[in-house]
Amino acid sequence: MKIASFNINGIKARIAALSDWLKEAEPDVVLLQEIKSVDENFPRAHFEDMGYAVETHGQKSFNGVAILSKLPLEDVTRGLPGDDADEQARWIEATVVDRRAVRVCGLYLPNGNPAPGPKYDYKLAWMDRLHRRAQDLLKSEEPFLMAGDYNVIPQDEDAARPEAWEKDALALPDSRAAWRRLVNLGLTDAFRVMEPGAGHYTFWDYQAGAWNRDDGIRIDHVLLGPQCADLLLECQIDREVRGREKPSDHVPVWVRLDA
DNA sequence: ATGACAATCAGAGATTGA
Repeated sequence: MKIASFNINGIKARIAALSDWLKEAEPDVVLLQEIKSVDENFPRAHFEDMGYAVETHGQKSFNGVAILSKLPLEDVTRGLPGDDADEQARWIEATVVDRRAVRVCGLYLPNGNPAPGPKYDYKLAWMDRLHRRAQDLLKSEEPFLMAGDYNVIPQDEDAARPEAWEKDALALPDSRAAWRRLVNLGLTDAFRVMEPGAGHYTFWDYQAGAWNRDDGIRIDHVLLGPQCADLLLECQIDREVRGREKPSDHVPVWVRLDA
C-alpha cells in the first residue's frame, strides 16, 4: 500500500500538476493539505474519474485537507478533537482497507508565525491536541499513521540554511520540543529512519530562487504508529515535482507499507 | 530593513503562507 502526503497549495490551481503526479506515482492513498476550497467546489468528479474515492474537509480561502484513495475508505472523521471552538480545517482521518486496515490521519499543522504571538500560541495548543490524539490512537494498538504538513523543521540538518530559521515558528525550541514530545510517544519519522543524511527537503519557497539554490526545508512528515512502523518498506520524497510547470511550493512524501 | 512569489477572493489590493 502506497500512501502519500502532498501540500498542494490550492486545489484549483493544481489540478493539472496533481493529476500528472498521480498518473506516474500511482499512490493508493493521498493526504492533501491546503486545498484552499470549500467542499462543494473541490473538483471531486475529476479525481473520481481517475479512480479515487474523495473525502474533503475544506473551508473558504485557506487551509483545508482531503483524502484521495483507490482503496475503500471507512469511518471518516473531520477535525482534530480537543477544541470545539476551532473552526480551521486542518485534520481528517479515515481507515483504509486492503490486506490490512490502516488508520490514516491527514494534517495541516498551523504555521505559527509571527512568534511570539497568538498564532504561535495556537500552533503550540494544536500540537498539544495532536499529542493527545496520538495517545488515543496508540491505545488502539492498530496500525496508524499521521502525515501532512507539520510546519516543523525537526533538526538543523532538515534545513539548507538552519540559521535563517532560528527565530521562525517552524524551528523555535518550543516547536521542536513539541515535535520531540510527539515522536517520543513511540512514533517513527518514516523518512528519517530510511534516510539518515542531511540535505533532503519537502519545501522550497517561491521567492528568491529558493528551488534553484536548493534552499529548502523538510517540514512534510509521515509519522508511523508502532504497528505501522513494522510494515514500513520504503519512504521517499518526490523532489523533482518542484521543478515542473506551475508547481506547489511543497512536494509529495510517501511511504510504501506491507499492508 | 524590506521585498521577493503565489493563491484566494474579488474585481484592487489585502491577507496568508513559510
